[in-house]
Amino acid sequence: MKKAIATQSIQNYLKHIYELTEGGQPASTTDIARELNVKPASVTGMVQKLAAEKPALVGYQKHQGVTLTAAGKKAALEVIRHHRLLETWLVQTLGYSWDEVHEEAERLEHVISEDFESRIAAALGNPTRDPHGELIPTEDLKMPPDKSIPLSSLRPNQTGIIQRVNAQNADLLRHLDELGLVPKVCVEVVEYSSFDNNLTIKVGSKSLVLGSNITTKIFIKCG
Amino acid sequence: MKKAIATQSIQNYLKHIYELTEGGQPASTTDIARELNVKPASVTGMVQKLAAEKPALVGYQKHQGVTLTAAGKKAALEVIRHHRLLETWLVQTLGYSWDEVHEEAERLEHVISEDFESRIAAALGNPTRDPHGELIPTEDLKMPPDKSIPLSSLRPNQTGIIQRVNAQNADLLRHLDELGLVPKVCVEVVEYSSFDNNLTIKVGSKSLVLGSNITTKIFIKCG
DNA sequence: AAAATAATTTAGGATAGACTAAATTTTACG
DNA sequence: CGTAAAATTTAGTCTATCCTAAATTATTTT
Ligand SMILES: [Mn+2]
Ligand SMILES: [Mn+2]
Ligand SMILES: [Mn+2]
Ligand SMILES: [Mn+2]
Repeated sequence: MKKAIATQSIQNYLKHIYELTEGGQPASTTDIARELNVKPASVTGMVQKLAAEKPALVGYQKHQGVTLTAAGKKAALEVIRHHRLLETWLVQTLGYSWDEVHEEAERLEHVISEDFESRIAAALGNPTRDPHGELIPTEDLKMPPDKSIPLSSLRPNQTGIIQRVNAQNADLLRHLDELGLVPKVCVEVVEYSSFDNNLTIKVGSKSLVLGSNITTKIFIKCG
Repeated sequence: MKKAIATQSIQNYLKHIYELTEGGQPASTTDIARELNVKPASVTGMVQKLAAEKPALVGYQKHQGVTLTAAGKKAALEVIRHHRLLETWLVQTLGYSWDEVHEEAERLEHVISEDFESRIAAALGNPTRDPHGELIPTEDLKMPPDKSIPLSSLRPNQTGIIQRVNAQNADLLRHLDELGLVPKVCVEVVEYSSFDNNLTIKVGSKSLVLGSNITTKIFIKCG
């Protein structure tokens, strides 16, 4: 058992690099900077430090972007597991709504113990998804596979159910909640406009027109 | 409403200064240093900074020790309220034992929101004491009065019930738990030794001999 | 009241993390 | 392919917090 001394700042870097590299491509300095609300220059400095750690937490070549090493990925999944378990638990035991949990979990994720983590996981029945439908990394820090695809990629007549909503913005989340666009809900695409990428969908008895700012954040499991 | 930018370090200073000054006397630089596991020189620097804040968080005169201002006391009670509510809640909802909660609460106390605070307070039914029997500051940040006195100040034939145990050391707390020395338990002093300040007490059917390291940490409400 | 002891302060560094401005490298495209 | 734009890196600062060693001030004892 290794005891890593990842600071909160490092944990945040790793978490965001994980998310930026999920698609396979390395993360650019600029992208990381935007995610973390710091300047690109700061990212370069930190990334060079992470690459110099033993074991290295990121792979880094000048101008080639950043990837996670196995050690970095594990550390990232640890933080993500904390975050998503915390969100789930805030909703289920303290009555938070899905738009209120992100901020709180963002601070708590860095300070809870492994003991706390396993106690809430057990108390919740080892959930596999958080309140937004996002997958919770397993106890042994593997991310389960997810086959959902963005709503924006569906075309008229395609149907599916909402698997997850990849958003943290509270206003957006409240808006989606009001529209009934939450996990497990069935949707059917009835119209697509190639000009603005708007989709018209049917949810229950309602018909909604959604822009791509929304449709790229809703992920669908097709039946 | 003022938004203070108290860092975790500052919050810890204020919390410990609060505890050191509860008796009315100012806290010495050395005492604060011992409590916080930093060097006296570091305390001087921080204390001068806290005294220079607007509004000042501490009163400070060279060689005269440190006191809390109204603003500093409020900030300290805020942290203490967080700590004790968290401990209570860890015990009651996650099955922690009283010797396991301190460390966890120590980290969480600095990062929970006011919203989180009031949610757990409500969920617990606005408790007035934590698992160690310590008073929880009220929502408006007043510390309720407590009339308990240390067990060490009792003499043979005096009786009372344990009100609170002022200790964080996990080993000691486990030991006390095994001896049945927990809040609400009745005790009777049967013997006092002026040589070593040992007290012999009766708890239920058992007789125990306790040194002053223990008896000064157990506080009794006399009947 | 002086000397011994204890408490306190100052000065000078260290580390972590972020910033700005300037320099450099890569990529994009006319 | 050569320049303009974009991305990246470097260099030099800054703030917060802690440290050690040395100097100073207060308190306690004789
Ligand atoms: Mn964990
Ligand atoms: Mn989530
Ligand atoms: Mn509070
Ligand atoms: Mn307590």
